[in-house]
This record gives sequence, C-alpha cells and structure tokens, in this order.
Amino acid sequence: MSQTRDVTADQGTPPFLRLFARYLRDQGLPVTQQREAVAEVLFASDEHLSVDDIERALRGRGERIGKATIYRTLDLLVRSRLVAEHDFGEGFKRYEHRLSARPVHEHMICVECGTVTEFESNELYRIENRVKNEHGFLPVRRNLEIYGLCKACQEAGVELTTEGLICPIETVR
Amino acid sequence: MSQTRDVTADQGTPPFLRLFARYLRDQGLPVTQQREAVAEVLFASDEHLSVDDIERALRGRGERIGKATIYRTLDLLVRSRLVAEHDFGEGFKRYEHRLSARPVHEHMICVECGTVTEFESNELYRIENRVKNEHGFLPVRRNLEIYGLCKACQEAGVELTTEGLICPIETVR
DNA sequence: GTCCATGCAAACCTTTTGCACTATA
DNA sequence: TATAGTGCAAAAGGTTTGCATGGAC
Repeated sequence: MSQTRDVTADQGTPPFLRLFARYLRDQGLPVTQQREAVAEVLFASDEHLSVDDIERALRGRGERIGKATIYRTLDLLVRSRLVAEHDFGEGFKRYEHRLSARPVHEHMICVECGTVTEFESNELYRIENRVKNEHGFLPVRRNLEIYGLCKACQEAGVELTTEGLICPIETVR
Repeated sequence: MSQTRDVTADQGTPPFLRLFARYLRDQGLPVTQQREAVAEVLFASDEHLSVDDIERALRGRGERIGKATIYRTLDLLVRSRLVAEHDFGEGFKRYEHRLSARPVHEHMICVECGTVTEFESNELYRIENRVKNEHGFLPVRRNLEIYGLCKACQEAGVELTTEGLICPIETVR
C-alpha cells in the first residue's frame, strides 16, 4: 500500500522518538513500550495536555498505563527538554511537546472559557537582558502568562466583574 | 511616651486595616479578630509568605488561628486586591500584600537558593498591547517569573548542569 | 542475570468542606 | 437575635512512593 510507512532502517521511527530514545540511552535508562507510548501521545497533540488527558488518550489507543508511570515518564520528558510543563492555576499541571514551529512561546489564557493561545514575545529577551545587567541575575527559564478575555468571549458579550477595592493601591502604609 | 501610637479616632488603625474593613463592609461581611490578625501579619511583612509562614507568625504573636480560617481570609484578601497570590512551583502558594511602593512588579527566583527578587517591567505593557492588537485578547492579569541564578549564587561559583538534550529543538517532526 | 520499570495501592501535601459552636452587627 | 465566622477533623484532589512483579539490555 502506498500509505504504508517506510520502515527501512531508522526511517520508520519518528524524530521525536529517536530523540527521546537518545536521551534515555545517554542516561543509561531503558527504552520501554510505556515510555514510547506516552511520548507518542504528547507529540501527536498540539494541545496542553493534563495527566488525565494523556491517560484517556492512551486508553483510547488501547493502552492501559498506570498514572504513576505517566508521571514518571513526564518527568523524564521534561528533563530531556522535549516537553514543557505548565501550570495555568487549575490545580494540576499540563504538558506540551516542544518540537513545534514555535519551540519558545508564551501563553494567554481566557479566564472565561479557558482557551489557551500561544504567542511569541521578543520583548522578553529585552527584559531578561535588563534583569541581567541591572541585577546581575542570570536568567535560565521564564514563565509568562497573560490572563484575560479572548476575542470570542468578548464578542459573546462577556464582561468581567471587579469586586475588589476600586483604588486600594495608594502607596501608603 | 513619645513612641506610643496616637489612638485618636481612626488614627490608630493602620490604613491597610481600614481598607480591608471597608472591603468587608462593602461585601456585608463581619470584621473579625481573626481576619484582622491575618491581615496584620501579611502587611507587617515584605516577604512572600506561605500559609505555614502566616500560621507560624500568628502563633508567635500568641494567636492560634486555624488553617481553614487563614485560607478563607486569604481568599478575601486576594479578592479585595489588597493581597496577591503567587505560585513559584513549590507545591504551595505564597502571598504578598500590595500596598508597597511597587504595587505592580514581577519576580525573579533563584533556582539555587530560592531567593525571590522583585523588578518592574514596562515592556510588559508593550507585550499586552501587542496581544490586544494582534489577537483581540483583553488582558486582565499577568504573571511573569524569571528563574535563574542570582548574583550571590553566581559569585559563590554555582553552575547549572544541563542534563537535557543539547539541541533537540530543531523544527522537525 | 542484573538492573531498572511498571502497576497497584497507600502515603503525602496542600487546600477545601461539613458541622457544631461562637462571635459579629 | 439573626447571620455569618471559626475550629476541628475529615475529605478532596493531584502527585509521589513502597513494594512485589515483570521487562529491557
């Protein structure tokens, strides 16, 4: 069949699996079915997946892998830098592979519908440089989330209610 | 004694307590001893306090307030916008009052010693404007943390080991 | 054959909740 | 006095760990 994947040599193994296997070998760790399966689920999706999402996707593929193994594999994927871990304040973490056209990006999260959109920001490099020069701080990893109302929710007429004090931020004490 | 606080009229009540009390009254909620005590601890400190920190500080003042009450009061303080909630990835939240000379600021966190330093960034406003114009997203709240090595740790000779893949970020799939 | 991974269940930790009792307004 | 808060302990929910078994190399 013309749609059959070419399995000659390494060609049948997708790049992300080769990279993950390389990482595991470098660390002297075995490449297991479960580890490959978790990686496959992550790299097959462009969403920000929770552990439950991953477990569900695995089950949908007929694989029954324990949560503990998923957590342990995610730890390896994050260490390998093939996967990024995020916390959008939902009480649990989400995971996203980093082999996209936009390996470095930030997130805006709609506080109404929860939709996560990615965007790039070179202003961040400027901020990091300033931090380096002005404070002698050596940046390694950053984390920028912007919470607000997405276009769709605004157009649907959603408005945000502010119940906080209107102007408590006077610089007094 | 000349150092004794002036207790005439409202003058003895510090501004933050007046603001918190105003918020509570606005919401039709009672002003209780416990709520005032939690607020006092937060406003007396310029650190980023965990719930345990707060409980300990209260105990040090001879007040024994249940964790549940602390959590419930923190919720009110955050809603009132007098206090900001942070998650530095430690597995628990930290809280910081917002009546400082720098009510809006970001954080850099040293991955070695855990020290948190604050800095301001007007580049962030530029980012938010871009997000608004380019994506129609209405920003409400932002969250920027920069993780890295603080000056002191660098000077102490600390180096960070990278165990991840050196260059996995090729834009291939 | 050795070493490590897996799976299950129990443990862990922070945060939330239910309920009898107490304090605020 | 009505209404809401407090404190305790239990529950909840995500994540980690111990241990016996099974798989990778």
